[in-house]
Amino acid sequence: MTESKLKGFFESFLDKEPLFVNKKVLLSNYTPECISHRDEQIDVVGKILAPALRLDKPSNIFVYGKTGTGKTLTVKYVVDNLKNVALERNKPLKVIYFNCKLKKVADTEYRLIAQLAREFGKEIPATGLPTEEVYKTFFKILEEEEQLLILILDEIDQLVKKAGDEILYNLTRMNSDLEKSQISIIGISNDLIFTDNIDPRVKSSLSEEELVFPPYNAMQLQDILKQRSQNAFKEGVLSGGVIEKCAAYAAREHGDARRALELLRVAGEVAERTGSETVKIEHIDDAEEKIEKDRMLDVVNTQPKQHQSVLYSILSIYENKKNIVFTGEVYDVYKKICNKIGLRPLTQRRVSDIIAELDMLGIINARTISKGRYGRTREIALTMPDSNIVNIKKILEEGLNLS
DNA sequence: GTCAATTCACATGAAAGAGACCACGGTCTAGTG
DNA sequence: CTAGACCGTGGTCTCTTTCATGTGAATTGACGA
Repeated sequence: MTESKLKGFFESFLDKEPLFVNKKVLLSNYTPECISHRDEQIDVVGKILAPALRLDKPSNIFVYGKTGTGKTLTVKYVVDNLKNVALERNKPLKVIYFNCKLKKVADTEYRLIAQLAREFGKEIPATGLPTEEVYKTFFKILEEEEQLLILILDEIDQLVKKAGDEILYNLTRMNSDLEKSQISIIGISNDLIFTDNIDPRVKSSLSEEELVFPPYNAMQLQDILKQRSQNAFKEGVLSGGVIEKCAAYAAREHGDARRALELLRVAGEVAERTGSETVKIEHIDDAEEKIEKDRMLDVVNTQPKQHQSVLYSILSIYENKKNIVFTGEVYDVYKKICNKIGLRPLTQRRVSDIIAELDMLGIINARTISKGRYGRTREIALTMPDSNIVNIKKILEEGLNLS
């Protein structure tokens, strides 16, 4: 693009009326002032937590529900209100929210407790201390003054998967040792069968109250989208059927409101970029494709070298074969690639795990099958369109210095 | 033809090691009075 | 004498390796009809 052309582009960009009024409303971390279709859940959570205002320990709550069903939103909403009242009445109520999925924050026992202590203003080194020591520090802080702590552990299943259920046991057990303070835990999980695998003692104490968030249906999603889009878009920008289609798409994927909102937002961005005056239905299809592609590229880019090499091997084989790929083949090619780029090859055991991890990330589609007499292996298929494969391969080649 | 045993090519688990990062306490060293 | 540099020990955490065990159906081969 030449300079004058670029200038013209910027100018016409400015002249053009933006479609958005406030894009933030459509972001997933935005908290609306009223939450639709979750009255019942808000009510229940509120009732359970209310004793906190009298400094009685509320029951621990366990909240289940698929992604994008408003679990986090609802809990945060209730707790925020609770906190405000507590503040007005001068009650020593402390709320801490952790997302256990975020790396380096709360995904191990040590880090969780250390982070907790930090929330109270105590400096804890990232590593180097025995976990026991950090527990003691935390304990001491709590005993300094009378208070009630509500600990919200989002994506608690991730925490337990990585660090075991001992943390939860320790935390719930702490209550009996604490004299001045009490801890109440709200666990949020989108894995419905998660509690089946944890220690029954932990389970019973953690899920004193259980709450299930059903997925939104298409009508409810429409409501939510309508409500948010009123604040996000200019009036009359959305052409008919757009909201319905977004809702339908998201409803198909187990009623994920987050996804519906993202879809709407990206569709708006696409429309804006193409210079359209309104957001049309076609833009949603483009948006869906774009979201998927961006996510994929982002994930691929942030993978470590070893993972990238394995993925590259898979893609290479797939390109030649245009068919299902097996673990053994991948490992052979992978070893060659490692040689080529001077990477120490990992054992097959590890590569097997890496393939499983790539599958978890949704980049590839792997399932274990038995070929009878010819052994048992993972059958790897690719779900992305061919154009994406080429793209990703290119990125990998750059990342791995393959020419 | 039927049925159980065999066999393959990995999958899956558990445990332990390597190496990076870090805190803490003790010892050494250089600068100061 | 003392502050700061430097070391050794012991801790966490992530990524791997090693060793061991599991697995599911095609194949094989014995058996009976």
